[in-house]
Amino acid sequence: MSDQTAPVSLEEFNHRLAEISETMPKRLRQCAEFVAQNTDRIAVSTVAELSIGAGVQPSAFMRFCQLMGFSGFSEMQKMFRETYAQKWPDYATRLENLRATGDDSPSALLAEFVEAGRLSLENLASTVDLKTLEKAVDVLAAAPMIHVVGFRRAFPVASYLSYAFEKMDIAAVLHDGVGNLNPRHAIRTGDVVIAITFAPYSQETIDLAAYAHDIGSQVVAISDALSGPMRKTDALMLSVSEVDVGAFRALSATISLAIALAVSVGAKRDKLAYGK
Amino acid sequence: MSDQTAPVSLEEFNHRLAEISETMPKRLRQCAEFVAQNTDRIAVSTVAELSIGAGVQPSAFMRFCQLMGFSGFSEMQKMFRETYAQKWPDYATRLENLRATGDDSPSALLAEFVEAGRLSLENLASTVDLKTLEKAVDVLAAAPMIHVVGFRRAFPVASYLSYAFEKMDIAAVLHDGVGNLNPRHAIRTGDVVIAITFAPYSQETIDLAAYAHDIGSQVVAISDALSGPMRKTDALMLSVSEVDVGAFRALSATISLAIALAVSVGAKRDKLAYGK
DNA sequence: TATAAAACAGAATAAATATTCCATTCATGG
DNA sequence: CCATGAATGGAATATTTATTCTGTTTTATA
Repeated sequence: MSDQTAPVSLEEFNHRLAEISETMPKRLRQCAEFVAQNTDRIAVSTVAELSIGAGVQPSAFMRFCQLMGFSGFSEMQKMFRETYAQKWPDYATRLENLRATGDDSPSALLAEFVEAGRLSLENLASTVDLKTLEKAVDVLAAAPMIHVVGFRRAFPVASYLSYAFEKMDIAAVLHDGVGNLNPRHAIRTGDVVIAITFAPYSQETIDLAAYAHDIGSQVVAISDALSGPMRKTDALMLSVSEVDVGAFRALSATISLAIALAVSVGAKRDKLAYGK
Repeated sequence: MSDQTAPVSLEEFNHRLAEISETMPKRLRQCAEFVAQNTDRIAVSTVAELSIGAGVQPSAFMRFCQLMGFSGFSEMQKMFRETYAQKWPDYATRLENLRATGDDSPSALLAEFVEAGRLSLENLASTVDLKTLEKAVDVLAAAPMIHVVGFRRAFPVASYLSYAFEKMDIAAVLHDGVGNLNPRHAIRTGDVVIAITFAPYSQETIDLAAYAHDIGSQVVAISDALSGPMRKTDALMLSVSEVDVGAFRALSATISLAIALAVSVGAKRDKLAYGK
């Protein structure tokens, strides 16, 4: 049993887990990994189920609980059940009420988009590729100039990125297609291009990304699938799957990812500047 | 025990509950009401706890479970635990993990924006003024031409609205400020203006809305507060409060509201067209 | 390689929890 | 107002689930 006091929140729990899982013996580390991957199940499972999941004996799982600072499994589960209860406000009910009025009434549609946005965000949180995201931030933070391109439904994302960069005094150009000028000559070797495009992919965006790649510029792509036409450009692919409502999507996840990317770049630049 | 088969989803469960709770004896109705109010707790509670909550004996609660079509409490709880697992695709955990790495790491920022977006959406669902929303839809559906205006951080919203209108073959103009032309002469009496602006309010947007109001056009405003400079224009005010992350916001709620508005207008126009 | 300490699996036990049963109370129709 | 059946409360029981214990295996150390 551990001499430390038991975690009382998910934060503390995760912190503790990260802290000690390094030094755990084999079976207990199995438990730690399984728990880290399936935290959500703890509240509603038995020791037997969890230990099978982790591939260990129930007794091993018990030792794990004790190492984490709890007196046993029950106490640990209690914590998870309590924190779970807080999570549900009456949001679900509100949504029901919005929906209640009819199929294509404004409020029903709003409810759909709100729920789609929420699902997309939750999905984003669990599927985003952190490695690639960090790499993209590094690349962008070092770029002498950032080119942002995205048309049609990707355009709002592109314009918001530009706004964010501008606000943080980061050199960036939004390629907005005004005047049908050929924008590629503005891109110099070493510049970085952020290309945003969703199926059906717009040709201008693909062309610009391909050109950038040809002249040796790095491309960061925000798209709705890992494959797709951006593959060829060796882009750092950030994929987002948005939940559709009919023929439209709310862009919540995409915009969140974009703004997080932009702000991260800003933060990184500050750090580099102070580092010098 | 009921002769009917047991519900296998939350929907079925709720339906059944509504159906039979009318005709239940006193104690069992207490159970029904408590369960309806605390659906979320079932997965993580014991019969004893729930029956105390409902103010009945455990045996009464058992009878309730059987009336609902389950063999007993365990089976009912099983259903809730299973649907819970889907609803909770360890989103909370992932978010924790994202956050765990550090304060301004990309993943931590992303987690912040995702959470901010989620909160904003939930907030939107419970605070939006449905009356005004429906009125706005009516007005826009009848407009010969829709003008969309919004600059700086409102511009992504404005551009997405235009995209949606275009896709639905609805006549709309995006006033994007290119060329610094004075756009007001494009607005005719009877046209409707959608003005999007957040504090600090951009002068161009306010001016355009004021002009539109002067010539007798209706204004629909999407903004972050009910008061603010749009008040004077007699606008239909749709207010959205977004949760900020530092100096930025993810726009999730605003965009969701905007797209719901646009699609509603599209649906309404279809209805009017078929009606004729 | 020998030895001690730690980790482990599996079975045995303890505790918690669900479920049933039955005596009592309450409501309903004659 | 009584008789009958439904509804109820509470305790007894059955079942599930957590926890501990012990002999064995693995691992680290000298």
